[in-house]
Amino acid sequence: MNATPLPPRPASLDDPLYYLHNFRSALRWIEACYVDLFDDDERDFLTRFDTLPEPAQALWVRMVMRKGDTFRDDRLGYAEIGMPATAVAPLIERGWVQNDPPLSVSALWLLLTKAEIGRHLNGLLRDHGLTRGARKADMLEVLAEADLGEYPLTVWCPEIPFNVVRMTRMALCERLRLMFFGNLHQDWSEFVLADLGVRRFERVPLSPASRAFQRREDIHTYAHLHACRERLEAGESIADILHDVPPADDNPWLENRRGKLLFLLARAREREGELAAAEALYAQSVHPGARGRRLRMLERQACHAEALELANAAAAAPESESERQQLDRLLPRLHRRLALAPPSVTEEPVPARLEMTLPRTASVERAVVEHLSCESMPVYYVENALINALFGLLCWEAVFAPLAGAFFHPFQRAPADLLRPEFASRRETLFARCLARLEVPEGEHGYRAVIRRTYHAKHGLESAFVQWEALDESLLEMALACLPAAHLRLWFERLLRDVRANRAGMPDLIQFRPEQGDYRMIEVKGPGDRLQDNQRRWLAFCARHGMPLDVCHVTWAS
DNA sequence: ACCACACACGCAACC
DNA sequence: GGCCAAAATG
DNA sequence: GGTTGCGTGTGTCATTTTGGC
Ligand SMILES: [Mn+2]
Ligand SMILES: [Mn+2]
Repeated sequence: MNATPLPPRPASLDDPLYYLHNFRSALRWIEACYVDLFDDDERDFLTRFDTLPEPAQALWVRMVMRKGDTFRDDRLGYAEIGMPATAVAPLIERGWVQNDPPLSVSALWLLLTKAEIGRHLNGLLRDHGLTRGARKADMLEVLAEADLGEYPLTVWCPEIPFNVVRMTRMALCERLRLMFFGNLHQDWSEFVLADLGVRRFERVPLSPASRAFQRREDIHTYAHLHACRERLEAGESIADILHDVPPADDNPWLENRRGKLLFLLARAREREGELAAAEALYAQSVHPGARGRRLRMLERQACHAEALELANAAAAAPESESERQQLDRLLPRLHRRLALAPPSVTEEPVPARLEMTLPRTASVERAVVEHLSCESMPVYYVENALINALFGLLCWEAVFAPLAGAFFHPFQRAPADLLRPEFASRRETLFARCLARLEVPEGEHGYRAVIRRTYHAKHGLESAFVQWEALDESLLEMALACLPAAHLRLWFERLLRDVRANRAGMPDLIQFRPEQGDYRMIEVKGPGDRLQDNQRRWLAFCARHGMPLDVCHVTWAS
């Protein structure tokens, strides 16, 4: 057993084989993390990849990073690799690449240009009543109907002057990517992007023990759920997909992902008008909002008594404030339908209202900034960016603390459990220590100094809480001068109570009065716009704690 | 941080 | 040849 | 007139190359 490798870092772009070095360092890291979970196929691939000639390795990585699994060799010309036919030979010998694979018409249509189709498949077109003038996509539509089967390119068009190859280890490669990133939306281009400085990441200490998956079956469950989602997106029938949805999982992370899939399937049924089927699916989903949708399904099916029973149960233990708001609207409707006395509903505060008429511009928010901003009372268009960033800066170490399972690759802008309910509790003492600095206004351990220091030390590093483009130094200084520490504490504690729900909904604008040392927030509403649920929650919160917030209604000057 | 949120906008239904 | 979207590139 | 639900459009490195129309 070799020593544990260093966590992967992007290779220098000076080397034309930089992508191969990146891939190999990722493979070494995957191996260090997952030896005990590999199956034979993965073990075999990992050990034998290194024994391939370098051009074969490089070509493999080039193909992995390109779209699809099937390529024509005249489009695989890379200066640093040399002759594709030579480079691919060892891969074919191992069976990792198939030479001249059978191609469906649709695969064929992806590989050939329209001109080549006209030149080499004229007979096929004629047999199906098509002419060369037809659009490429229309031709394919007609031919796909005909169910022509799969043949190698050498059978479809023997005269064509190039060769086609197909990777046969795509599923394995996807699995390796999944193990490395813990998700399937990031890919190996992250390395280049990081190296180019397009994205820069905090360097959290990583150890092989902190890996994305702890159990073999979890990797498969993840991949399987993902495949179901792709089938849904591809338009496959819901019933067919449902047949393959796995049962409830004891891993809460995966059960959430399963809940999201069921939620999406339910919504698809809903849009098909199958409300009863949708309701049954929503009932199985643990996704936030599933119960709310289920209630709507019951209401729309006029099952008012049943809906009321479930709504009362929900009101007794709402999953979130957002559900509470939904119930406040639903319950009166149900009571009316059932001829019951109107239910008691939580009272919402009436926000301070501002009206103005402005010359028409592209952005209402910007128009209001122009109108209100002046030297002594500057206005900034910040939405969620300011308060989230102040939180992210004050609590940087807590957010990027290397807890078990939180960080496992070098391209994360947040810990893996950011949106899980236990995010704050797992870091309770860390966050308490960060927030305690709010009690210290001045000095090098005070919150202002810490935020300024972090701003400079971490500037440009990706964080889920900090959008650097939205936070220049003048805005930061205004905020530190005019926002009371007590308000910051209340905002940050609220954010920590439910990151997913509370990181959005903050007002468009903030105006500072440095001479008075105070501020106000302004939510702008153009003609036809209205407050969203999360904005109303923010508004209620501010009203409760005496934080100044106006809603500014704009009409256009004609 | 799971092609997604996080915004504004616009239509239709309802009282 | 111009316009556009998708794919490839570092 | 107001309210409410629900579907929609916009955006993600920047630049070059490719292919369809
Ligand atoms: Mn806004
Ligand atoms: Mn607004």
